[in-house]
Amino acid sequence: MLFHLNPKPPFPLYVSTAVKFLWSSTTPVSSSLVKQCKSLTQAKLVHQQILVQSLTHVPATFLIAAYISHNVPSYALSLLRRLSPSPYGVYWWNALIRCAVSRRQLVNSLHLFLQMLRLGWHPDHYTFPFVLKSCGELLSFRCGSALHAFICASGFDSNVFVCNALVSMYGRCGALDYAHHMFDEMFQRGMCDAVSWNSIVAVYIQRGHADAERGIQLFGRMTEDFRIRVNAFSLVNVLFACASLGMWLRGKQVHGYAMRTGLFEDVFVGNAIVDMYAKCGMMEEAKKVFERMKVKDVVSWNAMVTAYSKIGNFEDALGLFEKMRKENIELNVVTWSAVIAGYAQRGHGYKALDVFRQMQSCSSKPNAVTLVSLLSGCASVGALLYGKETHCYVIRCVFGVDGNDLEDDLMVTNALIDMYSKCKSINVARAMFDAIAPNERNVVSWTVLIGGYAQHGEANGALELFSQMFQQVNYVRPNAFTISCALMACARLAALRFGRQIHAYVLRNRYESAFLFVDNCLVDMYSKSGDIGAARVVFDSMQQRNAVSWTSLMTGYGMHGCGHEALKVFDEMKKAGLVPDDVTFLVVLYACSHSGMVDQGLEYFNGMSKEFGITPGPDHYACIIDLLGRAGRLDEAMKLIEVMPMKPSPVIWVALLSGCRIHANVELGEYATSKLLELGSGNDGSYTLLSNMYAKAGRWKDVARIRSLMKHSGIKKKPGCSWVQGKKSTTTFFVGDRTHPESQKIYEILADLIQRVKALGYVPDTSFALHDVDDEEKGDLLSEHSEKLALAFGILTTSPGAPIRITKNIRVCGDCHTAFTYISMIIDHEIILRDSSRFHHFKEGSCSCRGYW
DNA sequence: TTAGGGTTAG
Repeated sequence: MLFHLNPKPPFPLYVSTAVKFLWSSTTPVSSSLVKQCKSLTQAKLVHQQILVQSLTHVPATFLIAAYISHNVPSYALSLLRRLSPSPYGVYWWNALIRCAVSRRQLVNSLHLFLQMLRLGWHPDHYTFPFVLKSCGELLSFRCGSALHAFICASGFDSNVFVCNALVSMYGRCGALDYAHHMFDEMFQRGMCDAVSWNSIVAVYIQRGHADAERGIQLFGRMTEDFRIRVNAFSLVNVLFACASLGMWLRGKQVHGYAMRTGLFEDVFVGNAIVDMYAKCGMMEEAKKVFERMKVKDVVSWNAMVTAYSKIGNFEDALGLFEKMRKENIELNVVTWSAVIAGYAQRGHGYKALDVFRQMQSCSSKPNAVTLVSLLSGCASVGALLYGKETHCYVIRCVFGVDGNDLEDDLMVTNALIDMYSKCKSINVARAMFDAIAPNERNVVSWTVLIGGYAQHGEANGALELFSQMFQQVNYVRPNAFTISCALMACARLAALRFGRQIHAYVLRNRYESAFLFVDNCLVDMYSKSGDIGAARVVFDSMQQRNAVSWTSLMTGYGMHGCGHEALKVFDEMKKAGLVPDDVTFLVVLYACSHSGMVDQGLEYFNGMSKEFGITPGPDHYACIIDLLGRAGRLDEAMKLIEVMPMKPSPVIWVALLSGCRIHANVELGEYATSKLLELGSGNDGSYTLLSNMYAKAGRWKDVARIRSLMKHSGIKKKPGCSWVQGKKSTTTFFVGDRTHPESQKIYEILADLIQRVKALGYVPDTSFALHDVDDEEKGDLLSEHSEKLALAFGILTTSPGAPIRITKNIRVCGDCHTAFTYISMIIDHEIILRDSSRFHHFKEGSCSCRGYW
């Protein structure tokens, strides 16, 4: 009476489907009948009969087998729990545990093991390797070593299968010493077989870097000193290590060994050799091996396709892809994903989408990798609509499916967050981030959102989130990507203090593996936060530099008006053997423009295509127009616009208008404005420039006309705001701001300063007060501009002699610039002001910009 | 046991 405890079947009766499998309730259920179960339904029907007829052992185990093969282990378990312990039945417990491990239900597999013990079953030498595998995968040294003790107590420590599994478990948990000790013990007891050697070699190899090299050495001892017969597994293992370490010479030796021993014929070995050469960048060798392989499978083809795609040889990757299609070679999800990723990584998001559609029409089922690649394609071209479509697909087909890998789910979610933030839907991205359980967010979830905020003008949000990262109960350590994103946000805000803290964190926590990226971001952060000296120190201490490092430093010098320094860096860069690219030249031209080095700028502009083969783009032209405009060479600027090979974009006309403002060239300025309006790019910035230009020319009626035009067409001037760095925090001021608790003091200091500099010859330039378009905004008096308030607050709170650091979101007002120059004569601080265009260092009555701003 | 994926800088 095995089933009397469970009089009810665990599921409803299947009457309609019983037609083919019907027998009368009097027919005894035999083993052969159970074996005939072809479907889950049939198995359930038999189960019902068993319940009715109270059966014995034999058919029950067949049913268990049927349930396991039909992927419903819970039914199998309910049967198994009711069997009495027997050596024969252990097989089914093992099958259930193995099933859980293969479905990556690792904790569940441990529970099964415990249940088995509790019910009085005795595990055998097949049980332990499965359970040990779970401990290893769970990285649970505690469970693994407890199990080790149990194994010793039950005498299984002399079984080679179990001991090999112990070696792997310890290795997987990172306990290298334990793994090696275990292996040594086996070695001394003469227990080692080829699998033991493979296991210990694999332990070293999987740890990577120097340990992997030791693994390769061990492999050498295994083959040469101990003459252990190597199998395909060993070779694949060691080839993987050679590939990831770039040890192609050793890989070549293994290749030779495989040829001599005939193991090359094994398709796994052949694939691993192809992969090894491909990863070591030896595509010709890889191709030769690939062509020589008698038996190729889809993995062989994919190894080549993905290798070509990865090194950017997309032509050959696509060529092979087409060949696969022509020769009717199975295209699996990896093939499709590789092609989709190839397009996505080259910014061809739409082509990636096209391949995705082809994949669907071939009834190939995409997996997490495919979707992640596809989403990165959508992100790269800002295709929000397609991104949303992919999101729908994800909801329909991926999430909530039983047995789905949670890690994969998270990766897809992260890719979705990234897609939404790159497509400027930062709020959706945020909502998705918030919807992930806090203990499930990984470093990428945090990084993509921080990066999203940093890149879309919400740098404060980025830094807030970065700070939150450290306050979580489930602390996730930021990686080099996260650090770079946070530094980017600091650079945007000129948040020097925060940036310095991050720098200190980087030094304390040794981010060696990604030095270059982080260092470049540090150089950028320091130069954009006004500490060009610190930027130089970081730059000088760098172990390696690339074009970005040099350009970041040059940008810094350019922004600070140190044009000669910038050009010196440019020369050093060339001497160091780095080839300038289009961005480098943009920075050179910018530096010349902001230091009034017109002729040098023109020389570089004219030489860039001749000497370096870089065709000037719209941005280079805009820079040169800006340079000529600042210098008052407006006719030349106009002539250049007329002959430039592309249609002038709005930035070109803004650059020209800006020059017209400085030199009060009303006629040309009006022309530039009309062009801007034609292009539909008339915005608050260009109207303000126009109004300032009229003011400079003394044409007050036109100023009033523009103000009225702006008012009636609903164009509002972007509100100016300035923030000043304090010892502990940053304080922000808007025009006429009186919200600060020390507001009264701030205004008093300001009034006093103005009074004193007036005595030195400062005359307020009222033309700048006319920026204001809203008559209601009475507060926009010259003396209440945000930068002036920030300065007064800085004087109030900064220790004597220390510089005052102010940042403004738009260009500094001309009157403020004059006032600051005078104020710097009477205060004991250097004023470092960053506006949207450049840095101004005010000291002892002069500004570093020398009028070029 | 072999092939594929996500987040960063000028």
